[in-house]
Amino acid sequence: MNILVVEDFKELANEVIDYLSKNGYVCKWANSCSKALEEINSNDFDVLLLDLGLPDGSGFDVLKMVRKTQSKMAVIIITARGELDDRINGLQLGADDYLTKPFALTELGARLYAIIRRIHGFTVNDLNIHGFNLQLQDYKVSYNKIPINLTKKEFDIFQYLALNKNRVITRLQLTEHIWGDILEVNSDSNFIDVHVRNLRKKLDKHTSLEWFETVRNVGYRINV
Amino acid sequence: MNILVVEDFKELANEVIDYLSKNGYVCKWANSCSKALEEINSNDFDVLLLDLGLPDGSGFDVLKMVRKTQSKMAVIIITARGELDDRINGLQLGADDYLTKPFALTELGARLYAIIRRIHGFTVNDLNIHGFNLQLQDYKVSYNKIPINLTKKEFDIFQYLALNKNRVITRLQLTEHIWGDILEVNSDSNFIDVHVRNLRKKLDKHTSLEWFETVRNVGYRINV
DNA sequence: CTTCGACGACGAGAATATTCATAAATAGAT
DNA sequence: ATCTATTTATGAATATTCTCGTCGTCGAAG
Repeated sequence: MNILVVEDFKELANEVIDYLSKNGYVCKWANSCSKALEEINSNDFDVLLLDLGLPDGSGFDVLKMVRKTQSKMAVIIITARGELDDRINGLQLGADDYLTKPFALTELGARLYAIIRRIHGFTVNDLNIHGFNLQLQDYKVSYNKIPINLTKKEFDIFQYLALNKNRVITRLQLTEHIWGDILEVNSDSNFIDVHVRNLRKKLDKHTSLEWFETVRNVGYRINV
Repeated sequence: MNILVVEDFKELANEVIDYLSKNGYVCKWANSCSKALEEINSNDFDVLLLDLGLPDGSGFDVLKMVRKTQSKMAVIIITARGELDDRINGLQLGADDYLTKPFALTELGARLYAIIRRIHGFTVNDLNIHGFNLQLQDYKVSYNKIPINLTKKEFDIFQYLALNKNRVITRLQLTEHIWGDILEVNSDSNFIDVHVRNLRKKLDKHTSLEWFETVRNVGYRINV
């Protein structure tokens, strides 16, 4: 699930992106209208998180543009209290929801979940890639209905690489995302490699894995 | 390290408390001036996180009262942008720092860390309880200089109970705090009990553990 | 084309975490 | 005081995670 976060206040953006990433969303950041439009034109996002007060104009301009072209993208408007006046009340401009600052991250999470479910139907929690089916909610994987027994770490790695398909994911990114607090983990260790190895060994039984690349000096990538 | 969070906006308070708890702070919440003063009079806090716009008055009244009596308590003021006018600029009223909403939780964490270090000197990362010394930063425990080999989970449990000494901590609290996402964990399991048991077995070798109570139907508590 | 060094793959084993079955302890009811 | 139901403690088995040593492979330099 890809999300574009349009917000000029960097700390807030970081906080939001960090939270969403940890919940399995793949995020990009834009800090202005122009950057946002640029991103939207070059990538496919499922959700747009849109702050209204941007340095080079109102987020509404972005929203209008989006609604002209990409109708399936969900838009959540973020606004300071009071900034949302009557004129635009009722979400007539085509936003799916809105949040007033300051908001709790869990609140954002709940809105997102609801919207995604509304748009994509009830089962968004499945991830299908190269014949494998990942049920994100209960950590189950199968290939052609044949269940595969992955450990939690193996599942986490598979899920994260799959969510970020076609992008190289570094070992550091995996560590930060899956293990969280980076300080607890010994960095000059090959535990990621070992988990990847074990994951591959299990997947390999079912099909060829040439799409599961090792990118030397960088990390791992799942191509689709 | 005990913190009182004075903030009437419940979602924000929850978010902050959740974050701080996960970083080893022990938090209480007050949503009004009167509740805050009540808490301050009955408990000892190291830091006061104080929102200014409260339903029954300004947080400044709380601050003034605090400065009359409890001079060693650190105070961080939380305020909406613009709410902090010139009259009170420069922290003349005795606050140690302030943050404007919206703020990033990591920013709050950094300020807290700095303030606590300023007040308590450089080494706040040791916890001493009943003869045991916990070095929080590198997961080491010792009793009379004799090192004790605890696993990470055992250390986490010991630390959390010690930080919350004299309070009963439920299994759910331990699960949420140490394992994080509660959904991943099978709740009808006794894994907490097992970790507690193993922890006790290791501590027990060095001294009597009558202060490490099991509170039937509730959880565990370390008395001091 | 060969050599060298760095990086990743791999196997095996140690350490840790979790599950499970059963025993002991506790509190309430009889 | 005894019984009973529920909660916690315990030992042991199982599963998972992480560490370590070694080997293979890739790519750059000669």
